[in-house]
Amino acid sequence: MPELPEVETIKRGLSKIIIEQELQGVEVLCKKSFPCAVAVSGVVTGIRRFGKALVVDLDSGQSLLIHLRMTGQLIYEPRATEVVDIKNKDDGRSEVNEKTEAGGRYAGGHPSDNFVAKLPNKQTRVILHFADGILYFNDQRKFGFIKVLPTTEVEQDSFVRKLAPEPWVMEADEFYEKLQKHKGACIKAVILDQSVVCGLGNIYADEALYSAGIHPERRAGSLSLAEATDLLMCARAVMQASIDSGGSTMATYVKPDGTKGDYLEKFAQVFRREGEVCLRCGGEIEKIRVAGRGTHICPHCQRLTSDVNEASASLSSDFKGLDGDYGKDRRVRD
DNA sequence: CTAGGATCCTGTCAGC
DNA sequence: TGCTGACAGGATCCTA
Repeated sequence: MPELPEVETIKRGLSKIIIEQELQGVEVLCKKSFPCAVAVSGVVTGIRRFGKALVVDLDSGQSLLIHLRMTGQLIYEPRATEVVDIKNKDDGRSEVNEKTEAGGRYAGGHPSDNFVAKLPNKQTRVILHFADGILYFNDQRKFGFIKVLPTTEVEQDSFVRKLAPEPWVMEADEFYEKLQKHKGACIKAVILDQSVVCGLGNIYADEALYSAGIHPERRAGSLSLAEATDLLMCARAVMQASIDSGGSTMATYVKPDGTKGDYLEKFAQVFRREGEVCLRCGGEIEKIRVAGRGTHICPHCQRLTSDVNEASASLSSDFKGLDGDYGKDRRVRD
């Protein structure tokens, strides 16, 4: 869910749809989800991403800072009239359908039936009315929010300010040094800290640690520079693979045959695979609790000792083959 | 200062 | 079937 790859996917999808559209009004159904009592309007000039948060900039000088947290979703529905009109084009193709997915809707975030359900519904917290369509902010647990800020103050926001560089931008030396600052904490807790490295959530933390062959309960300070470097590269690889596959958007949630799918099944090696077979060694994936979070490991490939065993070494080289551009400084953020 | 637990909120699922 | 408790992919606040 709303981890960095999903948010990046939403950014790319929504950019094609709402940039240059006018935001005409906002309906707030849950005040907690939209705590700023100010009028907001204007034409969308751009969408930026800061870690897992999205910023929608308006030509009025206002910006919407959107964080989906655990269960947030953004679902865009074009106005019905527009779909009908455009479908009457000569070639019979819908311009909206070219820009969006599955019948004109574009949805991303926490995968659920809301992607295809009638909207608004009881999980709809905020409705953003655009000139050509409606953007629904749905959020089951109300942890997410949309804040209104002056565009000039976005980077001063307390959340944005604390964010560390993303794995693509961070140098291995810097990452290693940051681990030393939290040397007594579990490595998993440390890489989930957005002020250490930005963008990893529970899924990609588990996947990156597995692909690097590092046990999540290892103390951060016990990792060698080589291990820290490998972990950083694995984090890049699993997140890039997810971005390339579209994260948790409606396209991945609703399969071509119409059945619903879990986007995790496309790439997860350990996450939510407890009891299943490790794709690397054939052992059994286990679920444990680390830093208060459900954590998935292969106890054979991820040892608590700092020995670099053959299993972990060959494991990460497999992932290098998967992506193959570790060395590039691929920035997701513009 | 650090590390880890509690917490916000709603829904789902397993177990009884 | 209905109840209860555990748990859920984030981030922050509080406590030791």
